[in-house]
Amino acid sequence: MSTPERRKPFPFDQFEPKWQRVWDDRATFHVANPGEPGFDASRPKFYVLDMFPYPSGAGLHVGHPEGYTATDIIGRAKKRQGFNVLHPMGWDAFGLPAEQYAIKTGQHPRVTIAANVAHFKGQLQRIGFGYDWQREVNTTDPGYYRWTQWIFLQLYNAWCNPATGRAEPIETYRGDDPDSVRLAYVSGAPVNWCPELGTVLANEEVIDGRSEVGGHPVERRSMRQWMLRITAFAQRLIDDLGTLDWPDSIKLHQRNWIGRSEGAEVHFQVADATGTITVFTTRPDTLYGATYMVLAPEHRLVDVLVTEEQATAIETYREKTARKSDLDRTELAKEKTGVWTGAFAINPVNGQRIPIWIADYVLPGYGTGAIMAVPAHDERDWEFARKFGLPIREVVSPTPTLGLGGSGVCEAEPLECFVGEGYAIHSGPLDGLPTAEAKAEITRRLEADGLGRKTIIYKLRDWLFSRQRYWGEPFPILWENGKHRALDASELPVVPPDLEDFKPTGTPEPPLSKAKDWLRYSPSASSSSSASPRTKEGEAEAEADTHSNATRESNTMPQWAGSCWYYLRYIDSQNAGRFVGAEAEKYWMNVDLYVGGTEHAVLHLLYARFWHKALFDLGHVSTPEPFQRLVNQGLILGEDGQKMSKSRGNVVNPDDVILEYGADALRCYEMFMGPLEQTKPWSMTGVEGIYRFLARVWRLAMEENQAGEWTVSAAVQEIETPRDIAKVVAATVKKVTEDIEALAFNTALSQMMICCNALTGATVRPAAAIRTLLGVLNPFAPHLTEELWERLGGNALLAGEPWPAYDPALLIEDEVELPVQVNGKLRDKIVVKKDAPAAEIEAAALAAPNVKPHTDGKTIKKIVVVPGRLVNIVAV
RNA sequence: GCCGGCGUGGCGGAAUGGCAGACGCGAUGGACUCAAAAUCCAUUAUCCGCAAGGGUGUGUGGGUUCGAGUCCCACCGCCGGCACCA
Repeated sequence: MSTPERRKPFPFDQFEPKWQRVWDDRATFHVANPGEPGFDASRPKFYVLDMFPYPSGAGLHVGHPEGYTATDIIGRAKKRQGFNVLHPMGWDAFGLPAEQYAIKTGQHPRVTIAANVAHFKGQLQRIGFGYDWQREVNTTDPGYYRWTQWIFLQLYNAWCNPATGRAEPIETYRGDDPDSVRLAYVSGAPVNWCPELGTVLANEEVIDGRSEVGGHPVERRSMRQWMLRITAFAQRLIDDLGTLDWPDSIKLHQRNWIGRSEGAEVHFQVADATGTITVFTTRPDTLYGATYMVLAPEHRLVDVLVTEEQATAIETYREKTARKSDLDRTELAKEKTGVWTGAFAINPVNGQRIPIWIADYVLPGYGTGAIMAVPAHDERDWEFARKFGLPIREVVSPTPTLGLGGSGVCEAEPLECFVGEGYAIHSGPLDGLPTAEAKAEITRRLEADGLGRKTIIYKLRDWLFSRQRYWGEPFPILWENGKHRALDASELPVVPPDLEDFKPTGTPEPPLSKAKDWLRYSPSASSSSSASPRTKEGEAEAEADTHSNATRESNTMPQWAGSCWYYLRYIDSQNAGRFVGAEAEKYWMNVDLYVGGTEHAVLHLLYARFWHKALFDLGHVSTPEPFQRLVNQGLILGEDGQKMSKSRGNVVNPDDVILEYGADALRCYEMFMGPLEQTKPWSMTGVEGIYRFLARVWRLAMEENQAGEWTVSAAVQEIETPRDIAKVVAATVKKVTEDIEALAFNTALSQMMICCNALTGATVRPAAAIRTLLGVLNPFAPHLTEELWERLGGNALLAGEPWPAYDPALLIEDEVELPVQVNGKLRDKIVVKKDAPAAEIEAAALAAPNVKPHTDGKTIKKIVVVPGRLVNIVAV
């Protein structure tokens, strides 16, 4: 049995779809570009951007509408405040999750994505978001990824000139191996291979040795892969964070990820042989304390150095290391392991012979893959030295006096490891110098003697940019005789073959390699729509002959490729001749406000900055950074305070909320829960609270007649607003306007509740006051306010009406109530004229009935009068 | 271990160094109703008190200040991130 339909306190189910249709039909939120009809150059621009969703099969969850409602409120308010507002939406639809969903459902990703996009779009439209749908983008449209491929070509055909620190066309490179400097290049270095996902992954996609998607183990493996030279931009990516209005936590995260370290390279001569080992250290001042060296097991010199006696032990250890996953290798609190190579090096500053070890606590990918070990002043080296009985030599003293006069002779071994800064001891010419000076001095000396130099290194690695999956952008690259070359821009887009079996092969061989016909490149067939002008029939044939052995790159781009530049495509989404029109780009960039989750801190948000900088250097965009202001919405937890998940059964589906309470209630509740950036739990009774508020607003203006029809209430009259109501309304306009600017939507709503409560209490309700309240409530509850606006006689859409103004004079009281404290404790309140002199206020305060008992028999030492705030009497 | 962030009623939360607990939820009482739902009104930090009023109170302990939830120091707890980065 189904329960009878419960009567709705206001007919949101009727008017919400109605207004959504009106906004759609009239393209209310479409905004024109410069040069287009309807463009108003007199208005300032505002570009407000959401992180576009991944159209997964699960549909929207309540986390999406949180950020989306915030930007929608800003966008709607700014539009009414006289801005040209760009507020677009689109679909990030390439990549692993889409492909996995397709595999699960047994349908082609193209089909599932189309269905999911339609589903998502319907859901977003039912929430009433004011997007400019004419600018909708989908990263899997050929008309979109054509330009993703084009940008890849720009990177391929560019290098970062060390002289200028800028990306430049590869033509300006004067060396003899351009392939060694391109921003997009091929590398055979070890990569993160995830057997379960059947693809390699970027460092940013690997967390604790497992894949970010799915949490599968990741191993290291040498494979030929495409890389993007993001490291060339490391310093600028750090420096320019200073110009951005981003949360400190995200800036810090990016800074730590890039991981700049200042120090020195030091060259150690190998004893009894030729060759040097270069180490990186941030503490060159401890060089005299280096008592052994450690190479990463993978270090290429290990084979050269190892002595016959140690060869077996070394080989065994190296094999063991190779078998370890990243997970095992970085495991917590693990005991140090290592093996001596049998070889020695010479400490360049004191000539000491120090043994060379290998150990897996030295990582091949950081610094030079080799360290000088200073056990007295480094925790790891300390631990290692203790375990293997290696000498420990103290060369830094925490206090300046302790070590003074210390000779170069090694003293007794210290009792504990000291990693802090102090004063050099047992360090020859450095003795007595504070750490900072000792660093500078030893570096100067090393440089003078050609034994080393000052160096800055970064943790950031180049971006592993290829994947062995089907559902991604193909590379605009051909292979010929073992060499790669770029396709011409005129041959884009490179459309992937329509594979029946698009599953990963489970081997490093990408699925696209199964498409034999597609792989074989023939220029005439490649460029369907936009064949280059010079390609005539005969020439095409000739070329086909020339390149008969050319094959296409069969890897695809990672899911981050499309999202690296989508904010640019929105600006000019239909442009068939350029990735974004220059004039439009100049007008709309930068993004004024970008709202999204923190999960992309060192993924999308770093990658997009990198691409943008490259495009900026090459003259394709006009600003060095894409996103001026970034705000992270907080996570919404389930009603039980736990993260929402299917297994916990605490997932809230926005569709259900809309069905029962309406879109306006969903929007307002998500904003009323608490500060936007905070993590907060869902509460269904909280939704009901907001729903009741919206019903009260409805009943301010409407009443139900005998027939059960809603008509404008008789209490609503076109009269002049009484002063007390006018005051509340003015205060509400002020607070809501300011709170929207500050993204403090929860307090804006509470002020509107206060305003509504004040109007509910009035027997006669001035129509003008209600209209003003509707005006400021509109961005939050657009359907309800639009409906009431019309019922109260509005002809045009409220969405296009100017933002309400208020008379500041109304907010200035003639008389003010001041709390009176005695020794900081509240005792009474007095009412005084707004601009009463201090003496008068003091007298009134002292005379207040509840003040007297607390001052009697005491000496008044001081009276603090804070005008308009309070009075504090200090009595002892 | 390191780096962030946060600790306020039964709950979500509010508070430019100036009346702690706005607003909402929940709860209690009342009105309306045959009754219920819905709605409206009132109360709602805590202790003493019939009341007026008073004591206590923003994780703990100190400090600065006429005045501290807010600023400073130390500690405790929770959440998030990073983690052998030389």
